[in-house]
Amino acid sequence: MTPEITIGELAGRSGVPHSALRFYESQGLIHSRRTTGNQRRYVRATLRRVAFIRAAHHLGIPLARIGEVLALLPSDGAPTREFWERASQCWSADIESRIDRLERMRDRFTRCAGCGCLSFDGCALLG
Amino acid sequence: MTPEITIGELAGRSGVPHSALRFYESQGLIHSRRTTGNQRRYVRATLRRVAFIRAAHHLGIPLARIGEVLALLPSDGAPTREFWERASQCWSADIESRIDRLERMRDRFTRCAGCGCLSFDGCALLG
DNA sequence: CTGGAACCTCAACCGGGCTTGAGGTCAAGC
DNA sequence: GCTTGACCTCAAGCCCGGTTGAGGTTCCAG
Repeated sequence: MTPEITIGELAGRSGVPHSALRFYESQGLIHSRRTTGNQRRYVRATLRRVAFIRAAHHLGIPLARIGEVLALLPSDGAPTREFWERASQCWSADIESRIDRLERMRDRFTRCAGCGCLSFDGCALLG
Repeated sequence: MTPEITIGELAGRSGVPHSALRFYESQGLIHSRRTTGNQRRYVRATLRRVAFIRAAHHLGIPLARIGEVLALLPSDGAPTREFWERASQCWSADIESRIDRLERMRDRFTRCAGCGCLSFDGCALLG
């Protein structure tokens, strides 16, 4: 059987502070059962859920969007391989476009560095 | 002669709202003279200063850092070509590193999508 | 000279992603 | 049974880059 874990254990194993975990819960990203004494108990799958949240967040995905996709899982479910793949497809486009945007900026930046134009009409950087 | 401009004109020509301009001023990024009636008057060079601010901000540079480099200019000075070049050298490294970081993430993301691991010990995404 | 647009200040608020603190409760080891 | 540490809630605060609004003043055209 898989025993439940406390918030302290979850924090310790995931490296995410209690406060953040409670915040995630308040935002509906993770869920807990309460003991008779009103303390949180998490199923072990929550560890993977938190891992997923951190990984996605690390990629710059806002918590709200992470919550949207996590909502597609059962509340006690860990992200499966298929799930991760779908999220990946969904978000890799995001990452690509952010890379493109940065690269375009870099190019404009270096181009503009030479011209010193910075006019609101003509400068590509201001678009 | 080059007449001074009001905050309304500055807002209109730069496309930046009054409120943001006043905020920039409060943060020391731009400066104004006051009329006897306490209204702001900007030298025309401020237009370029604002352009510089927006361009740099567009690149993800925080206002505070933009302020640091603008502080090297006389308070009524527009960014010159040399100035822009120095800022460019200073910041293009920033942009490069941000691109690198994103690319590494993208790679990890696609690698991880297949494995579905997401373990705190082994998953590269969680570093 | 007057009306209305443009300007002024100051304070409060927004969203995102939390942290910190006060004040109180629960659970486990001795 | 008692102590101690882990836990609880709720509210407030922080940083960033501003926006919004109230209440008041200035400028300019007619």
